[in-house]
Amino acid sequence: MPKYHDELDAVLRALADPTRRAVVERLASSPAVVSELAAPFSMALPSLLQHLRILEDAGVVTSEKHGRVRTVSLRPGALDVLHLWLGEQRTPAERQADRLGVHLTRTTPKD
Amino acid sequence: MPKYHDELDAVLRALADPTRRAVVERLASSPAVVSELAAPFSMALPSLLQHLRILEDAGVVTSEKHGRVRTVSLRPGALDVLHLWLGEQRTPAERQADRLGVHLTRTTPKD
DNA sequence: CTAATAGTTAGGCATATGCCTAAGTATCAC
DNA sequence: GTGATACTTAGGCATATGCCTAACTATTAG
Repeated sequence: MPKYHDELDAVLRALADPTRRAVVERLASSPAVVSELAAPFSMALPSLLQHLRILEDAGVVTSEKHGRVRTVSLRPGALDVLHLWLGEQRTPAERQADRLGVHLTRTTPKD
Repeated sequence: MPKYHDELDAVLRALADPTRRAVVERLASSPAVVSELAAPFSMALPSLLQHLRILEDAGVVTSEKHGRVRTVSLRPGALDVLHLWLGEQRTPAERQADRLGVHLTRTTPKD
C-alpha cells in the first residue's frame, strides 16, 4: 500500500461530509473568513469550526488569523492525491477506451 | 447544489473507508468473487459483505450471483462523478496554471 | 473603558459506523 | 443423501461522528 494512502484517507474522510464539501466548493473560488463560511449553514459556530479543523488537519485547507478574523484558503494541489488515485482506479475497459480516444462527452457547463 | 450531489455523497462516503477502498483497488484490474475479495482482510465475512453492500448501493460496484458464487465488478464510469467534481474544485491559481500549460510533473509509474 | 464582534475550548448527546458472533439458506461435490 | 462450501440474515457492541450548549479569550469600535 503506497505511502500516500494516509493522506488519501484523510482527504477522503474529510470530503465524505456534505458540510465540508460545501466549504471546499466555496473556497475553490476564493479564500473566505470563518464567519462567511459559516453563514450558509444553520449550525452552531463551534460545529463549523470542527469541520474546518478536519479539513485543515487533512491538509485540504490552510488558515491564517489576523486580529480576530481567521481567513481560510483551499490549499492548491490538496486534492491531487485523490485525483491521482482516481486515475488508477479505472477498469481495463475504461483504459482501453482511453487508448482509443473514446471519452465521456463533457457538456460545457454554463457559468 | 447540483443533482449529482446525492451520487457524489454516496461515492465519497463509500470511498472514505480503507477496506472499501482496497476492494475498489483490487476490482480495478478485474472482477473478483466475494471469497477472493475477503481473503486479504482478517475480518468476518458478514463485515466484508456489508462493505460490498455499501459499494453496491453507492453504484460503485455491481455483483452477480451464479450458483453459490457471487462475482463483484467495478462499475465502469462509477467514479466519473467524483472526477468531475474534483475538476471543479480548483483554485484560480490552479486554473491559471492549467491555462499556462503548467502541470504537475507525473513520473511514469513502473508497471 | 465597555460593549460588541470573532473566534475558541470544553463537555455532552444521539446517531452512525465498523466490527463481531450465531444462525440460517442455497449450491455443489462425492 | 450428506457434508462441505459460499454466501446471507439478524442482532449486538464499542467507538466514531456530527451536532449541541455554555463559557471563555482576544480583538475592535465607539
